[in-house]
Amino acid sequence: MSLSHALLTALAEHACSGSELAARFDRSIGYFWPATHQQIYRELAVLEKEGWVESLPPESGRGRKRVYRVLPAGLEELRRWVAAPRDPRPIRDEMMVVLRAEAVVGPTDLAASIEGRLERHREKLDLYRRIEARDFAGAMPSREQRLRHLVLRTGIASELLWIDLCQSAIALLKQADEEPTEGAGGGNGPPAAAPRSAPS
Amino acid sequence: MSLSHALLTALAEHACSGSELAARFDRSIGYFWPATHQQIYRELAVLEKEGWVESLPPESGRGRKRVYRVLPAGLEELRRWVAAPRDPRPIRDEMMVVLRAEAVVGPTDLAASIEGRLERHREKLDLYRRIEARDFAGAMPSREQRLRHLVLRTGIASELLWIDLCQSAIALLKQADEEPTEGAGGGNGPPAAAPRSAPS
DNA sequence: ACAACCATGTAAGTAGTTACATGATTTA
DNA sequence: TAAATCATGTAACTACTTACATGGTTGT
Repeated sequence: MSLSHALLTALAEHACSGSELAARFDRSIGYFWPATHQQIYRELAVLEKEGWVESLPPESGRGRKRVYRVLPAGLEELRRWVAAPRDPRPIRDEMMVVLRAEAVVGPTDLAASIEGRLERHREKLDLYRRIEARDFAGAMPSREQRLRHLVLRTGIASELLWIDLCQSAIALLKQADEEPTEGAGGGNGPPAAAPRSAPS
Repeated sequence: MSLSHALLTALAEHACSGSELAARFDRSIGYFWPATHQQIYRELAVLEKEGWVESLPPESGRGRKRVYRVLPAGLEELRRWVAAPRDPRPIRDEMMVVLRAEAVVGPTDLAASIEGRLERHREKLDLYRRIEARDFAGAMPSREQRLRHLVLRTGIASELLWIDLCQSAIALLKQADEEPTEGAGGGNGPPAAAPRSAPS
């Protein structure tokens, strides 16, 4: 499970409390593995039971910051997990399903809803680029810095990919709206080519 | 929820049974929204209760194919869903977490495990390209064909992106292994640059 | 008629989301 | 000292996964 190991990583970078972890996630690892504070508190309890972290408890049992620190066993587990073989997660994106659906029930005003999503991707791209300029502007000496930069660059590339998809989709949908029936020789367009053998 | 609408889409393309849906998912929509047969059967029951599909029941209650067909209300729902506004799903990929973790606890032999993943992405890319050659080789007259091609091309671009990440990561990790300590002026490398203000 | 397989389904568990609760600290 | 906020947590729910079960069909 990734959340637990994302937490171990963050705590290894430096020890902190649950709420601080949640805040750090919101502007760092959370870009690529989001987590709410509820998840984080639950998972911290599990990590502690596993003996991977310890908490320096405050005076009372509740309402006060409880700082967590990684134990040697936790670092060991993290090292094991890093080198373990793993398969890629399949893509699972609504956009892909929506486009297929629109191909069947369209035309609709899908283009408008994609515009919104496009804007969201542009904001994310902008954010990543500002982080890149801030943290990775100069020479990149350390191994750690280079690895973190690679993660960020992949995030940037991913946003560019989705921006490209959104733009292509919008163009395609609008074009189809404007010329609902058309073709070189007129008529109502070729009849969906030859009956293919169940295309993908 | 996407699965229900992916099923509606598939059934709108043409009516079929649960097991046939599962098979079609394995070589089509399932590339971008995977689903097991258990999920599919459960969801079909829900769709039927909603009045979005109907099933032509076989003679006995069990053990025989039960063909599902979309009802007008189902098509209506699908049309509504397509145009509804939606946010992009955040990226959530273990790879990103693993690279951050390796930056903290490394060096490990992460490169070896990434090689495996790289191979998986190459296979997927190859598959998509074969599908593209098979289904989208000639002119692309129909709106439906163009939308489906766009989905596939995005899948291809996505695999290329991950292949690039895997290769960059492997190169970076190996390079760091070979020259664990080095620099223009020697020593054990610059001490992680200046203490920045908590880089991303 | 028996084995192998196919189609449908149940059950239990994991991960993540959303809504709400409570005690402590800070601020007006 | 009351209100607002912070830190920690509980509860209920949804989506997905994994393992298993059962009745029907097909092939030998």
